[in-house]
Amino acid sequence: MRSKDQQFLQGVLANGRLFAGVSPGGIATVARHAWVLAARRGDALSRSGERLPGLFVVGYGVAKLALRAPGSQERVLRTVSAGQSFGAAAALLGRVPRYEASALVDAKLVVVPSEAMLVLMDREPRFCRSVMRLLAERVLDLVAEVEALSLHSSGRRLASYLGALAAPVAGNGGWAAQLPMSKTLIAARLGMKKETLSRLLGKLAAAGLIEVSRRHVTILDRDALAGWSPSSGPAHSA
Amino acid sequence: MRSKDQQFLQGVLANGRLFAGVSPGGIATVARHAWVLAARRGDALSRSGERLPGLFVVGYGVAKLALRAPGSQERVLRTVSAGQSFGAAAALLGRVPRYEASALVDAKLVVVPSEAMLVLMDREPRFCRSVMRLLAERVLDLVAEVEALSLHSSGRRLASYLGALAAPVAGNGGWAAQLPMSKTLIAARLGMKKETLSRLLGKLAAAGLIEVSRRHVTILDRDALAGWSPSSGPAHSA
DNA sequence: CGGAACAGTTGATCTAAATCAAACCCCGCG
DNA sequence: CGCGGGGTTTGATTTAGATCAACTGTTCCG
Repeated sequence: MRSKDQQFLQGVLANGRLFAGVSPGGIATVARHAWVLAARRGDALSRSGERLPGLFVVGYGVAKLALRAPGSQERVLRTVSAGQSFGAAAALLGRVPRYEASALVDAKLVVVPSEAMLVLMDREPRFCRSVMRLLAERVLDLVAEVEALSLHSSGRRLASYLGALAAPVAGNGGWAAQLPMSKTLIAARLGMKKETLSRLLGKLAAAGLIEVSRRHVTILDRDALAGWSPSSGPAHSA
Repeated sequence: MRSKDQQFLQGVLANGRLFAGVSPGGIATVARHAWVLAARRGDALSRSGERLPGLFVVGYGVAKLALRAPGSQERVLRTVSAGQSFGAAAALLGRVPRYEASALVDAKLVVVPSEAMLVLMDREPRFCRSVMRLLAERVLDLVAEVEALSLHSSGRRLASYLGALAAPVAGNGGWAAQLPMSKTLIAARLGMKKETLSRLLGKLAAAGLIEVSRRHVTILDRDALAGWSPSSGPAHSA
């Protein structure tokens, strides 16, 4: 069992781009100090209110990072899927994170203790750069998040979320997006209530920009979607 | 002149905690590649829409980082004062920042080109750690910002802002806060309109929690302020 | 001294989004 | 087949905060 874990663990680390460029020896050393965490749908990934033991790298499955307010409303910060990681900032500083992490579906993650990270950072400059790049990217994303929250309406946030999700459809040259989770969660991710999300999707559909069927969204007018604002009625063109 | 700049430059770098622990030689090398930027009240610190030349360290004065929406409303991300820095994330990744930086008052800053940063990071692990810590702290701050924006009301944001600003008054054991900028800007910093800020300060005063006189705020009931919510009327106690 | 230009307050109104409340719809399961 | 529960929609209502607008300082400068 132990050795099977070791194998999984090394595989996960070797794959994600965080450890790309790190020497095999370095990875092996880190792997020796890391451990595997298996979680079932809904499980908490860390005791809330406690410091993180280290960096979490998702092997498979999806983790959800959410801010929770007293009451029940939650704000989903982001979801983390295979190959991605979370907790770097809080773990490296030894702080208690403000979010709670839980498994959105059955998942298996690798936990790399902060100590091992720091040692590797001292030893391999390339790894240090990777960590730096990871954190810097998070900063940029979060700034964009603050911007969206304070400067854009719910409608614009939804429109750009859909735009980011959109992928070209093979063949017909159209675009479509597959919602990666329940609409309730997407609403929480976008900082709005599910009722609001539902109504906005309705408006978007009524305006002829999208078509929604379950979790599949067909994007009929990608450009109009990008510049959409809820009030602007039929909006024949610009 | 050149040598005077060099002196200022080395002084600024040696002071801020970013370069704390870096060898004198390392600092000198970086200083040789860095330059001084003098700005007058209101000047832009970087051409908007362009990549940052490097990390900005404030020598004296205050810089303002603000997100701007088409129209005129701006959202102040944060202000940066002597010894602090900004632009690390965007500069290290070579991306165009989403905010505009400008001088809030006459200021002098040091610009450290990203290239020099990267070289020093490879050479001195302690510096690498510092940069990592800086970015990680920004991540945590920004997460807190997102939390405040999506989970707290304007009133609570203001209350905690005042709480954070509060300093004990010498002698009488009370608390007070000095507003660091115009109320209009504070409103933009807190993600609300100046009218709203004005009304909230009024409410806080009416509730007997604070007294406001120009930019000086006397905090009468620190605990009540911490747990304050706008609607809760007179709120005799908990 | 006078008066722009900025900064803050105050009041009346408007509106995006939350809240409350009731269906509804799909899907698995006994 | 019915029924139960999560997820979703829809409608009526409320509300926090924005917007519009007028008025009152303040500051600073010719």
